[in-house]
Amino acid sequence: MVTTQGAGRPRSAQRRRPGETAREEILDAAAELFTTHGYASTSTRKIAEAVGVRQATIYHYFGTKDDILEALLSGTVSHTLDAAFALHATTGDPAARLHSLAWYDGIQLWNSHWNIGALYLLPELRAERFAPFVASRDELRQVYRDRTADVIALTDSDATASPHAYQEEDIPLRLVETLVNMRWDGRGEVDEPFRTANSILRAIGWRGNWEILQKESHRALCTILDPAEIIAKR
Amino acid sequence: MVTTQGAGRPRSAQRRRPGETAREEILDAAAELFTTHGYASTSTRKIAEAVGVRQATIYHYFGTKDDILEALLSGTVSHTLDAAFALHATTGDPAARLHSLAWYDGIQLWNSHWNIGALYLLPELRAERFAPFVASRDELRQVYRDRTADVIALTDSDATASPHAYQEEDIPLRLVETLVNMRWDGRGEVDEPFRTANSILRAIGWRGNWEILQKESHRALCTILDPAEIIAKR
DNA sequence: ATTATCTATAGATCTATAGATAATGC
DNA sequence: ATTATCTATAGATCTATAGATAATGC
Repeated sequence: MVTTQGAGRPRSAQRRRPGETAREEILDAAAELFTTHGYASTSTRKIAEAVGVRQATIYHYFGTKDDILEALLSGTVSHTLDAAFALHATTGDPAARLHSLAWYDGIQLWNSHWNIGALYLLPELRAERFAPFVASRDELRQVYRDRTADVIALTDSDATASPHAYQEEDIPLRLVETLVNMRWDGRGEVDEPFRTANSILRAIGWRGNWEILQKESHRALCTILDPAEIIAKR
Repeated sequence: MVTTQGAGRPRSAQRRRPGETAREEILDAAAELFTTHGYASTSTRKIAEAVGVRQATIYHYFGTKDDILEALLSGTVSHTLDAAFALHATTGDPAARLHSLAWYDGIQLWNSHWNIGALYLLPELRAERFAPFVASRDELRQVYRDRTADVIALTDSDATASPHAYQEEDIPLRLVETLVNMRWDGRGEVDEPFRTANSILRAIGWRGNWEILQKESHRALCTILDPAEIIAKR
C-alpha cells in the first residue's frame, strides 16, 4: 500500500535501507546490528524493525539467524583470496606483491559499510557450519606467509639478519587484522590501509626504494579495483 | 548436605571449579562460557550449572549479568598499567623497557586461564558503564606510544630512517593485541609473548645486541613476576 | 542472627512456523 | 499462479525477585 515494487503484498512501512533487494536490506541491517550491539543480542525482531518489515518476513529469506551471519561472512574472505591470486599476477616484485595484498585486504576491512571483521572472533564461529569460513581464513594466512617469505629471502641475506626470520612470516597478516581493532575504537586515518601496508614492509626488514614500491603496488591494485576506491593513494 | 564449608545452606552439588570463594568460582565459569560460547549467549542458568549452584544463587554475588563481565574486565588492564610503571623503573635502556612491557602484557593475554582478551571487541563494552575500562585501555596505548617513541628516537637517526616513524608508534601494542587472535585459533608457541616482544623491537627498526636486550628485559620482568610464570624465557 | 544457599515464579523476551492477504504477471 | 508480505501464536527460553531453608557462629 505504501511502497509498491514488483509482485507481493506491499510493505506496511517505507524502505529505509541501502540494498537493491529485500535480502540485501536485511543483510545491511544485520551487519549494523551485529557489529554495534552484538550477534546474540540482536533479535530477528530488531533486524526486521531496522529494515521496516515484520519479524516473520526475515524467514522468507533466511532459514535461521545463523544463515544471516553466514551470508555476511562468506564472500568476505573468499573475495580477498581471489584478489590475492589476481594481484600476484600483476607484479613481479615480491615486495610490491605483499604490499598490494595487504593494501587491498586492508581496504576491505577498513571501508566495508560495517566493521564485519569484528565478527571474526565470535565464539559462534566455532560451530561446524562455519568451518568453511575458518578454513578460507587459514588459506589466506598461508598466502601471506608465502608472500612474506619471498620478501624476506631477498632482504635477510644482508648483515641485519636476526635469528627470528621464520616467525616474522606471521607479522603482516597480524598487522592487517588490527585494522579491525583500530576501527572499533575509532582510531586511524582514511589512508590507514596504505599506512599499514607500508608498516608491514618496514616491519619485516625490507629496505628499498619506497617510491618505486608504492607506484608498482598502486598499479597492481588499480587493475582489480576501481581507482576511486583506493581512498588515499599518497 | 553434600558439601559443607562455613555458614549457609549447603550446596546441592559438589564444588567443581577453581576458586577459593563462590564469587571466584562464578567468575571462572563465566570467563569460560563468555569466551567459548559468547557473552549474550551465556545465560545465568548456564553459569550456575557450570559452578554447581542454582541460577538464583548467582544474584547473591552479582546484581546483574553485566556486573559479572565488568568484574572480569576491570583489573585486567589496570593491572597491566601498574606493571607498566613498575617495569619502567627497573631498567634504563629504552629498548629493554619496551621489550619487558610487551613481554609482560603478552604473558597476561597468553597465559590467563581463559582468553579474556577476546572480550575486548564486545559491542556491549560501548555502554556507559564500561567507559572506565575503555579509558584505561587508552591510557595503556599512550604508554606504549611513549615507550616506542623513546626507542625510535635512538634508532631512526641512522641512514635507514623512513618517512613513517610517527605512525610506527602504534605498531607495538597492535602486535601484542594479536596474541588474542592467535590464541583464539590455537596458533602460536608457549613462548609466543617473548617472540612477539622480539618481533616488536625488530618491527620498529631497532638494531642492537639481542643478548644484552633480552637479559635486561628478563631481569626487569623477574622483579615483578614470579620467574616460574615466565614460561619460556628464550 | 547471619549467611549461603534453595524453590518457585512473574513478566519479558525470542525463534520459528502456520496460514492469511494483497500485490503482480501469465 | 506466484510472490512478498502480513497476522497470530506455540513453545522455549531468560533475567531478576520474593521468600523459604539449612547451615554456622555469637
